[in-house]
Amino acid sequence: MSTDLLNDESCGLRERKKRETRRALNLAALDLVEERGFAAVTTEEIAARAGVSARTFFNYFPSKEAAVIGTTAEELEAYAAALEEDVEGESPLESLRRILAGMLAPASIDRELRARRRRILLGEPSLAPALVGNNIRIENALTGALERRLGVEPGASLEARLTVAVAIAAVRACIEHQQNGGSGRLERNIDQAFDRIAAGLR
Amino acid sequence: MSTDLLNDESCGLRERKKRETRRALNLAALDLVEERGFAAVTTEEIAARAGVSARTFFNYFPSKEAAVIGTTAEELEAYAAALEEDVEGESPLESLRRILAGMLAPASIDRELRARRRRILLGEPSLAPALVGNNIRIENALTGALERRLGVEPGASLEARLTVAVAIAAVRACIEHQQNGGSGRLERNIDQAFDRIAAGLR
DNA sequence: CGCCGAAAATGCAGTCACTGCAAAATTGCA
DNA sequence: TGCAATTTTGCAGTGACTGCATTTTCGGCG
Repeated sequence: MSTDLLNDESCGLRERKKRETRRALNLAALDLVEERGFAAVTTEEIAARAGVSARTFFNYFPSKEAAVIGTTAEELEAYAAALEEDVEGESPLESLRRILAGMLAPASIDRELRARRRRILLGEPSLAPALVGNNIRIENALTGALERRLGVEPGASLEARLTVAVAIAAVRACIEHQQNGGSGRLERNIDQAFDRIAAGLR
Repeated sequence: MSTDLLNDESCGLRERKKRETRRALNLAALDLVEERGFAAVTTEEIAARAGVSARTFFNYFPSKEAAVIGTTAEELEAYAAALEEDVEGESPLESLRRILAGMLAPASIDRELRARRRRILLGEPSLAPALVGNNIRIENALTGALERRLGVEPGASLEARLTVAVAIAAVRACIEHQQNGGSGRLERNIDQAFDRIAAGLR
């Protein structure tokens, strides 16, 4: 084994190709949904555009919705790791604000992809149930991370799960507010929402 | 149509029968899911047990999940009305605590049915996405009601939606905590959760 | 390089959720 | 009782999703 440093993480060509296929399927799904809308796209078409067979599609994603949403386990782990890290002078809620806002904001590298994703996903009301369903995965990952950060046993106290759930709900509420033509810019509203939560709701 | 009494409830035989059918389908779905589990039940079986054709099933519910969950528009309206009512010395969050806890607690009349529902729905992890999807409906109904209570234009301020979303998230977190074998009784945890939210999270 | 075991891709057949459409049954009302 | 509206139902079709057997591809090893 003289080859280790070739790639970032996945040395094997096999792993890299799987990642590429997964990404290709996700991008194909986004393309097609953008063109025709979620309902008018079939999994066969997504597979075809990604260059794989119809059957292979379901080796990568358990449903059409999942392919469009495309959240990977790696992303979840990354966010969890970010939350687990105890930043100086930052409360759990503040960390969550930073991390969740970062999930929405088009970031350095994937700038245009993130913005595209956000636009397409939020523009499809029929995807809303699947999106909140996907939030369960995020919530579980972040809850585990926060429990580790707080040094409590998994499921021992309500605190970690409550904080994460409320934070995610706050972001969701802001997005919903936005979609209903609500006032204010998204980032600003998220800041306000977290401020209110920190101050205590009535 | 000069209907005045008809649009109420339980007036026309037609309306009453529709309600019975809806209820029969919901109960049949609960029965079968309890017996065999959600995945092993078909919509045809539900329809058969309820005494209607397979096609008619989809005149009442848009999906198998919806039939099992069975939340009716009337229930939503009732909860919304309860929230809209301004109770002396009760903040919006306190009203939400009372109403949402009431949704879970086996109440006077439907005592055993409510408990059954809760047991079956929460015992089926595969229904979790559908359940949180259903929460969107509840959130929208309650948000509208709270906006009316506060006297603001729909969607004008973030406050109403944020409060409702956070309250629902709190209850969900407690349920999730419960299912993961967390400590404490559900009612008590919900009380604690709302207390924390009122005091401000960190 | 060529072979082998493992993993992944594919093809095929089947089940079932869900839909549109048109005919048939049922109900409310004059 | 008869008419019009509403509801039920049957039928045929689409497409998501699954299990299984087969084939292809990949990675390692002599």
